[in-house]
Amino acid sequence: MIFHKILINWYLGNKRDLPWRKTSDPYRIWLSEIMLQQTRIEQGLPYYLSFTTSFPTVFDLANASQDEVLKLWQGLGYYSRARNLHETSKVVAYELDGKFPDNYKDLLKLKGIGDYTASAVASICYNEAAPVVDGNVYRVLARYFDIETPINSSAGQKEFKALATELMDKEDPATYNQANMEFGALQCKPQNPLCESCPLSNSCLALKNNKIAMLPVKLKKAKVKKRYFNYLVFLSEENETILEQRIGKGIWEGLYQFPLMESTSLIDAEALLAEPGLFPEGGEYNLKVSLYNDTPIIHKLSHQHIYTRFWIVENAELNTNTIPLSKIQEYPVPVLIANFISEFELDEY
DNA sequence: AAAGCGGGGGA
DNA sequence: TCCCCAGCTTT
Repeated sequence: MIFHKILINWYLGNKRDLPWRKTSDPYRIWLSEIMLQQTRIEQGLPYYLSFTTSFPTVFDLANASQDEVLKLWQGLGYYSRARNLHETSKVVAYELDGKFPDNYKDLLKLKGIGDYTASAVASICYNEAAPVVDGNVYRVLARYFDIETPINSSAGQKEFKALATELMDKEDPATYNQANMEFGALQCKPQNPLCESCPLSNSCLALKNNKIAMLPVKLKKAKVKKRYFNYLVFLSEENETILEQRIGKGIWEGLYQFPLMESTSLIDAEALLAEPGLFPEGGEYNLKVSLYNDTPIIHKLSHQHIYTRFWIVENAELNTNTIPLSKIQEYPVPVLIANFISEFELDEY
């Protein structure tokens, strides 16, 4: 039997029941594909449900504010996805009359849509013969054909894309693409793949050559960087604090946080107070600065570890960016900040 | 070609 | 710990 026939046959008998598999609405397919980039289905699913509830159509999403979109995205990570999602929703709603492009080439022009997502939407919604090559497909093909080309090299991307194009079922691209991914996720798993029950085991070259655990090959990534964050949690007598929006190119762009002083190592209160511009000048302020957590909270991300200490600043007279403490939950914040807010006991101050 | 970007789950 | 997850954008 042909490769794609086996995959599709397996898929029809093993696929999970997922909400985006009950529709071919390009808005919902696009939404699901963006959310699932570098994200496990179990993690993305609740976000998909809340987004489709809050924003049933692309117009609802386009008419929302960025803060609303980021708040709903909070915790899912890679926030540029949310910003691009919002921007693209406006293009589709206002410039394209609410209609998504109906082909790979035009989908690719939209912000946040790359090769994978354009192929996924084009094939699933419009049955275009565009092969998807995600992490699952890389693994399935690398193993089945015993290919050692690193999947995250440009040569590898080209090679696997070409191979996927050859293998695709041109009659049913939508089912083939999803079958390939689902097969990688459930059967040809990264660890402990289910080779004993695999419908492709007879012809799998990695299994034959005893190289299942070695494939796919991936170039190793840069080392994790350490950073030191000092957050200033201002508390005024009017029960207000300060939140600032992160601007610029770095991590958490667009999200809110307490005023931040980043240092090159752990610092004490003396060094913090000596920092120019951090606190109001003049002696009329009777500031009380206390360290909330002596042991830094280590917020671990893929590419950096953030050693974080929170400083409580009482008796502050606040001028800019002040918000009532009661409204703090309304702002989109990094998980690091959200965790602090939920455990912080205001009563002690 | 390489780096930057989140957070969570599994081994 | 390390690796991976329905990747994309910028440098």
